[in-house]
Amino acid sequence: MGKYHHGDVRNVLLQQAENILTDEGPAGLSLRRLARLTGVSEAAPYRHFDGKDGILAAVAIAAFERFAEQLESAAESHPDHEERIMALGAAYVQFAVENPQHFRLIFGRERPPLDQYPELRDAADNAFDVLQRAVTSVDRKAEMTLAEAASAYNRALAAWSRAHGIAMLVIDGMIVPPADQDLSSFVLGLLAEDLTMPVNTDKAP
Amino acid sequence: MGKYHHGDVRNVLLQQAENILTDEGPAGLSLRRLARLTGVSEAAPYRHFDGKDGILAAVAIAAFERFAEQLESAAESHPDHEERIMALGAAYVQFAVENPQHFRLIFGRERPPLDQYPELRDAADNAFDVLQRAVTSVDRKAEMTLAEAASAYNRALAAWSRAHGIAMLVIDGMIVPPADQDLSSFVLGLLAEDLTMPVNTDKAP
DNA sequence: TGTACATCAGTGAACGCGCGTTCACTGATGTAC
DNA sequence: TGTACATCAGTGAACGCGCGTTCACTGATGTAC
Repeated sequence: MGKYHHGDVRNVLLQQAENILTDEGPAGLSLRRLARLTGVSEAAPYRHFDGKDGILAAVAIAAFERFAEQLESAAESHPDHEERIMALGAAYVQFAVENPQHFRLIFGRERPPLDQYPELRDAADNAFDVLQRAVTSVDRKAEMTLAEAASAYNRALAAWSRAHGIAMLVIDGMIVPPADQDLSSFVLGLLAEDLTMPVNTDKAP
Repeated sequence: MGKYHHGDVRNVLLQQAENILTDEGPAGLSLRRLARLTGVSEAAPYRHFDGKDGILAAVAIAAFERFAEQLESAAESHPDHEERIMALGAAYVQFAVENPQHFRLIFGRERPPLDQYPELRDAADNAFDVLQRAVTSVDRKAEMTLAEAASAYNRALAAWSRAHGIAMLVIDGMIVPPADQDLSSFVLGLLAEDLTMPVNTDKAP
């Protein structure tokens, strides 16, 4: 078992970076620690990554991809437009709750600048495209007027904001989802609340 | 002009901390830098604050107070319940946009633990109470059934989440508010979007 | 097939940095009598 | 009013830390002939 060229160092580094991220979040991810944990010299990671941001970018790209996949699959399984929006929101929040640190990395300030990592930008764009396509693409014919397109866009923003807000507040512990209900139905309920209706109405579905 | 006991060091430190926070965010706020910038020895801040977290807590408390004030005043100026919710949301986002770093400090991971700083906890609770009171207090008679109270609570959560999501996405640059519209009406539009309605409908007020 | 050589992946040591915090100290202020 | 003394707010130096990055190096691998 030669220690040189075992060929897998890059992957092991990435995997170990995932572990640190999951355990302690983006702030705990230092290059030296990563190298130490991987059992490799402190200079070794520089053979495989463009410094610290390079590793962060690689991890963030993977996170974006997983995020996009989960959104996509939620969208795919709901042909009905309205149901799809709701399912997307639920999937969005679920990803955040299951991977709070990845979610933080993706949206937080430790994320390397998009304009320095084209692949990262692509991964991010792709995830948001999934969102926007699913929200704005009405299932019927197509061909919207300009006003309709604008409205659809606003709707995508609104849906996104809601899911994002719930996700953030939940992973920050500001909102504690009720224990006697599963997360997804709690989220669906919040997403569907219509603020333009009077408050003390019985909610009929 | 004696340099000893000029009596104002605590305030100057706080003000300078505000400046650093505003310019560079919570991450840029180091004790040594703060001391240097204040023109005082590096040990001096320890006379006035309980270490780094102590200063962060003090700054966060002030931020929470200002936040609560602005929410309160938005709520006060709208007796109508629905308008009040909307105005609150707009004020919420406006605070975030005008004070992105304070907003980040308040909600981010640099905020000292609430259970170690009772005054910080109080400040936070107070801000959220303003929100919740404004959203759940229906202007008429009072006396809700349990179901109604639960519904009102969900409504507060929903309103809060939406505002928070918009705020976060805007200050992170993920959503860019249109330049030809003022921020508040943009936000109001997003808050009012009803996801349970079909997408290509003309929006009548 | 054997050999010379280029390339590649890893090493270990060191660079310089800024950080939070502590320490013994000193000078100024306030107070009791 | 004057003086002895306690307290308080600030100093300057040092502690130990972990960090990102660079450097000259070395051993292993792959390749051309």
